[in-house]
Amino acid sequence: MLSWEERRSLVKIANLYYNDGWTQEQIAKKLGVSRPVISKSLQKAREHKIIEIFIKDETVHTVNLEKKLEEHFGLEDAVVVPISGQTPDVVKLSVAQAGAYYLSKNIKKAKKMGISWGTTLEALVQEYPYEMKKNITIFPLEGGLGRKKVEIHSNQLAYELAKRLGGTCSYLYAPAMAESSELRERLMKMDDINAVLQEAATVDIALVGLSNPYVQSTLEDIGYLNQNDLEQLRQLGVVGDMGFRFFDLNGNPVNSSFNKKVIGISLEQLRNIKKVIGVVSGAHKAESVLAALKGNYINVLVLDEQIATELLYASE
Amino acid sequence: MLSWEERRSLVKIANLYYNDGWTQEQIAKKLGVSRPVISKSLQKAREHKIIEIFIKDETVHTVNLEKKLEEHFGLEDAVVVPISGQTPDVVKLSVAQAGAYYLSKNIKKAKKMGISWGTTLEALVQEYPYEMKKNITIFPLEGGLGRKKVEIHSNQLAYELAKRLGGTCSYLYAPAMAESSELRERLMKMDDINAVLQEAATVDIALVGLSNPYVQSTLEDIGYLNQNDLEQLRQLGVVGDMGFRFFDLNGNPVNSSFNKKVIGISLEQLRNIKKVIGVVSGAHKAESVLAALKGNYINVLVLDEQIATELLYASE
DNA sequence: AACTATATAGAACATATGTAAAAAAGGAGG
DNA sequence: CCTCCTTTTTTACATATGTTCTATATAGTT
Repeated sequence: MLSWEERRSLVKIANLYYNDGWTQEQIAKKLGVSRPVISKSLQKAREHKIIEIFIKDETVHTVNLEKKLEEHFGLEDAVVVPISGQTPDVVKLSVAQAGAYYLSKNIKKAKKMGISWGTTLEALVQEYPYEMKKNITIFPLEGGLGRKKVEIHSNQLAYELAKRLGGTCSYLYAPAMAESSELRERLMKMDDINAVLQEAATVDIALVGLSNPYVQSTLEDIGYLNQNDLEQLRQLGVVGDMGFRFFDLNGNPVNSSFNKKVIGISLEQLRNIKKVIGVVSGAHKAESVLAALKGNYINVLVLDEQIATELLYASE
Repeated sequence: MLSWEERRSLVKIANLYYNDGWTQEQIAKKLGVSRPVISKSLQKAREHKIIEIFIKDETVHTVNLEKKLEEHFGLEDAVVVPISGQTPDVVKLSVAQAGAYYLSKNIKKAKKMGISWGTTLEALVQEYPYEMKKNITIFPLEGGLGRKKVEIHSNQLAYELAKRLGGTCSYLYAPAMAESSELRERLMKMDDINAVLQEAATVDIALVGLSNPYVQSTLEDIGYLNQNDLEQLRQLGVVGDMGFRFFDLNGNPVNSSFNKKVIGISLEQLRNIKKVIGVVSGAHKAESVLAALKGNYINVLVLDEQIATELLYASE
C-alpha cells in the first residue's frame, strides 16, 4: 500500500507527464531529482492503477475478437466485421468490402493470384476499386458451373478482378465438375487446362469462399447438389467445402464420388499456398470454417462478428 | 472523421502497444510497415481520443470527504473528484469520467438500467468505454425535450450507452413534458409508453443528473423554463429537480403545474430503485443535492470536491 | 496520357525513456 | 560512533520513440 504522500507525488508527476506533456527530464529538474526517479514513479503509478489507459472506440470489441482468432488459430491476420443488428445481406456486403480493402492493402508484392467462386467473392470483386496495378495474373481455382449464375464463377471473377487490377487473367476452360472421373482424366491431360491448374497451385495469394453445403448453399441453389447428394455427403461426415473439395469435422478431405470429378485445385495444394484468404459471412458457416481452420488451409480470415464469436466459443 | 478501416487499425495498434506492451518496432514488423507509421498512428489515436489516459487523483482529502459523505448521508458510495484549480468545464469532465469509471466497475450484475438526461450524463456516456456486456437493457427515465440538443435527451443517452455496453435499449416515444395534463393522461395510457415507464421504475441501477433550475440551468437554456416559470417554482419553494420532478428544501416533491405534465418516472419510484447513482458537478448545485439527499433518492454520489465540501458544511 | 499538386511512407537523425550496476544515503546493532 | 546491511539514487549505457526531410505514390487536372 502506498502512503498518501507518495500517492500525491505520483499523481502530480502523472499529470505533468500525461496531461501537460512535459518530458521526464523537465519533471525531474523541477522536482530536483534525477530522471530515472521519474521514470520509475510513472511505472509505479501504472502498476497501482493511478494511471489507467483506456482504448475507447466502437471497434474495440471486434478488434479484440480479431486478436483472439489470430492467437487461437495461428492466423496471419483476421478481420472481424461488426454485424450491429444488420440483415445478413448487409453484413455480407460489409464483409466483402472489408475483404476488398484487406486485399488491396496486401496485394502489393503478389505476382500471381488465385480466386475461387461464390456470391461472397463476387461481392468482394464488385467492391474492389480500379487501381491499375500491372504485372499481376489472376487464376481461377476451379472450372465453371454450367450456364447459371455465370457472374459468380471462378473464371468470371478472375476476369473481373484482373480488369480492376489492370492485370491479366487465365481461364480454366473446363467444368468444375466433370460428368465422370474418366472425362475428368481426359480433360486434365489437356495442356490448356493442366497448365492453368499447375499455375493456380503456385499463386502467391488465394482468395477463397467457404460453404456449408446443407444450409443456404449456392451449390444447391444452382442445382449442383440434390437431396441425394447431400445425404451422401452427410453420411461421409462432410461439414463444409472450399471449391468443391469437401472436408470433414477435422478438416480432412473427404473422398466422395465428387472428388474424382472435380477440376480445380486440391485441398493439399491449397494448404501449400503461402497466403490463403478466406472470406465468409453468415452464422450457419461457423462449423465449416472451424473445420477448415483445423485443416490448416487458411492463413487470413475475413468474417463477421457472429461467426467469429461462435468460432471462439466452439473452440474453448 | 475517420473511416471504419482506419479506426480499426488505430485501435489494433493502440491495443498492442498499450495493453499488450509490444514495442512500436514489433507492431511495425507484424503489420508490415515501417516503425514511424506506428508512431504516427499512435499520435493520431491520441488526437482522436481513441486512447485516453485517466489519472485517478485521490488524495487523503477527497477520500476523507468520501467517507464523511457516506457516513453522514447514509450513502452506499461516494466518489469525490478534486477540482485542483481547474475550470468548471474540466471539472465536469473529470466528474463524468469518474462516473463512467464507477459505473463500469459496478454494472456487472445489472440486467436493467435507467438513465436520465443532461449535459453531465452526456459527458459520462461519451467517456464510457465500449465493453460488450450483453444482456443489459437501458431504459430512458423521461421523454424527449423537443428538437434542440437531442444528444442530451434521455432516449439518446440510453441508446448511446446501450451501444457501448453491447446491450439493447428501449425508447420512450413521448415528450418529457406534455402540453397539458390531459394530453399527458392520454399518452400515459398508450401501451408503448406505459410499458417502458413501468420497466424504467424497476431497473437495477438508475443514473441521474441533478439540477438547480435557477442557475446555469440547461432547462432554461433550451427554452423549457422561462422567467415566469422560474418565479412560480421559486414561490413553491423548489430548490432542485431530477428529471423534471421538482423538490423543495427537504426533498419533498413539489406539486407544481409541471408535475402533472411530466412523462417520466416519479420521485417516489426513483426512491424505490435499489441503486440510484447521482452525478453532479458545479458548486451552484450544492443546495439541490442536499435536498435530494434529504429526500433519500440517491444511493451513490459522484461529485466534485467543492460540492462535497459545501454539503458537509451545510449539514454540520 | 502527361503533368502538377498533394499526401504518404521510409531512412536517418535527434531525443526521450528504460535499466543494470555502481554509489550514496539512511538505519539498526554492536 | 562505527560498521554492516538495506534501500534509494544516480551514472552510464541500451533501447525505444519522435521528427525531419527526401523519395515515392496517388489523385486530380488539362
